[in-house]
Amino acid sequence: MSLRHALLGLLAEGPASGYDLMRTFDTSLANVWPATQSQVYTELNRLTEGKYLRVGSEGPRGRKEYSITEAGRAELRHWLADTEPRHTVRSETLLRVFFLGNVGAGQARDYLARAGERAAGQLERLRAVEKAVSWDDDNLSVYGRLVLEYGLRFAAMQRDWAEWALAELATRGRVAGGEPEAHQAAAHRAGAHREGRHRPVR
Amino acid sequence: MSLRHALLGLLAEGPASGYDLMRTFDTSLANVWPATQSQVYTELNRLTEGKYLRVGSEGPRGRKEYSITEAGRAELRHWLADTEPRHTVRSETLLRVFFLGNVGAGQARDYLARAGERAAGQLERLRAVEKAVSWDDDNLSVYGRLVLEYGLRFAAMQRDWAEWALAELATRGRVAGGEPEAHQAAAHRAGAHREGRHRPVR
DNA sequence: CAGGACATGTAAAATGTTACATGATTCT
DNA sequence: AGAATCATGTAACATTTTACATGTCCTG
Repeated sequence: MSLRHALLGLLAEGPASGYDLMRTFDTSLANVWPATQSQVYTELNRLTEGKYLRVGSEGPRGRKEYSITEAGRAELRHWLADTEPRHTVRSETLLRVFFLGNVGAGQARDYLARAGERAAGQLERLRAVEKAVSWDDDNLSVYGRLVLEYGLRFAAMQRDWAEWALAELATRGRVAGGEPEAHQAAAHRAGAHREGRHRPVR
Repeated sequence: MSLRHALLGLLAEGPASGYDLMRTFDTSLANVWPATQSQVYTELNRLTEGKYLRVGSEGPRGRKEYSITEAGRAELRHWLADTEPRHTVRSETLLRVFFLGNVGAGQARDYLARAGERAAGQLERLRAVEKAVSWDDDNLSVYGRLVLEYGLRFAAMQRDWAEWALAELATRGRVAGGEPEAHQAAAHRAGAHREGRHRPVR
C-alpha cells in the first residue's frame, strides 16, 4: 500500500488537488513509484473516506483541494518509522538478459547496446533535471535531491554495466568461438541440465 | 506478461516441473522477477492450454514434466526480438526517502544507514553466490553471470549512495542548523508551496 | 512411522493498467 | 469558436499477493 503513503507524503507538504498530485507523480515520483491518474483519484477518495484526508475548498472546475489530517500524518509517520520497506526488484530488461541465448549473438549485442543507450539517455535527462530544478530547503527538495543523486548513480551504473557486458561477450566469443545457437541447440548439450532440472544460479 | 516469458525462457533450456521452476525462481530469477508458487502453477496451465508447452511424462508424486513447444520457442523469440522491455522502476525504499522530512533527523539518518547496510549485505550475499556457482557455458550460465554482475554493481552503488547521502545530510545539518521538524512545521513555511500546489521536482 | 521435501492446485483480495466518459475554463 | 489544459471519475481487465487445501514419497 505504498501509493497511499506516497499521497500522504506529498500532502504532508501542503494541500493539493488530485490533478496536482497526478502531475507530481508524472514529473518526479514516477521515477520511484509510478501511478496512473485512475489510481490517484481512487486512492484519494479512499483516503478521504478513511479520514486521513479532508477536502477543503471546491475550486473552479470541480477542483477539490485535499489536506492531510492529523490521522493522516500519524499514518505517514507510522509507515516511515515502524514498518520495513520491502525491496521487490522487478526488471524486465534484466529478465531478458537471462534468456539472450535464445536469439543469436548479434541480436544479443544489439540488445545490450540499446540498454546502455537507454541508461545513458536517462542519465542525461536526470542531469538536465538537476540543473533545471530550483533546489530549496523544503523537505521535498532536500530529500528529493538525495533521490535524484541515486537516479544519477543508478543510470551511470547501468550504462557502465552494459558496456562491460558487451566487452565480456566479445571476449567469450573469441574464446568459445562460433556464432551462438540462434534458437535451440545448447539446451540438449550434456550436463546443461540434470534429471530434467535446472541448476539454480546459487 | 513477463512471467510467462520467464517460464518459457527457463523451459527453453530443458524440461522441468512446476516445482523445479518454482525453486529456480526462488534462487535466481527472484532477483529480477519474483513470482510466487501460485503464479507459477497457474501460468504453466495457461501456457499448456495455449500450446506453448506440452506435458510429457507424469512422474512420481503427480509430477508433471513440462517441455516447450515450437510455438513456445517462437513466442519467446518474438518477445526477445520484437518487443521493447518496459522499465518500470518501483522502489519503496527510495519512495520513503522523499518523505524522510516527516520523521526527524535522527530517524532519517537511521533509515539511510539501514538502507546502506542492507545493500552491503546484499553485496556480500551475491559475492558468495558468485563463488558458489559452477559457471558453465550453457546459456543460463553465460547470461546469468552478466545479470549477477549487474546485481553486484547495483548493490555496491546503493551502499555507496547511502554513505554519500548520510554525509550530505551531515553537511546540510551543520549549515542549516537545528534539529529538523519532527512531523510538520516546514509544510507551512513561505514559498514551500504556491497556490496550494507542489513544485514539481522537474 | 513421523517429519521433511516433493508436488500441485484453488480462492479471495489487493494492486496496477488501459480504456472510456464527461465536463469546465482559459488562451489564442 | 476551437484547442489546450484543467479536472474528476468509472469499468474492465491483468497481475500480484496471501492464504488455504491436499496428497505423495523418501529418509532416519
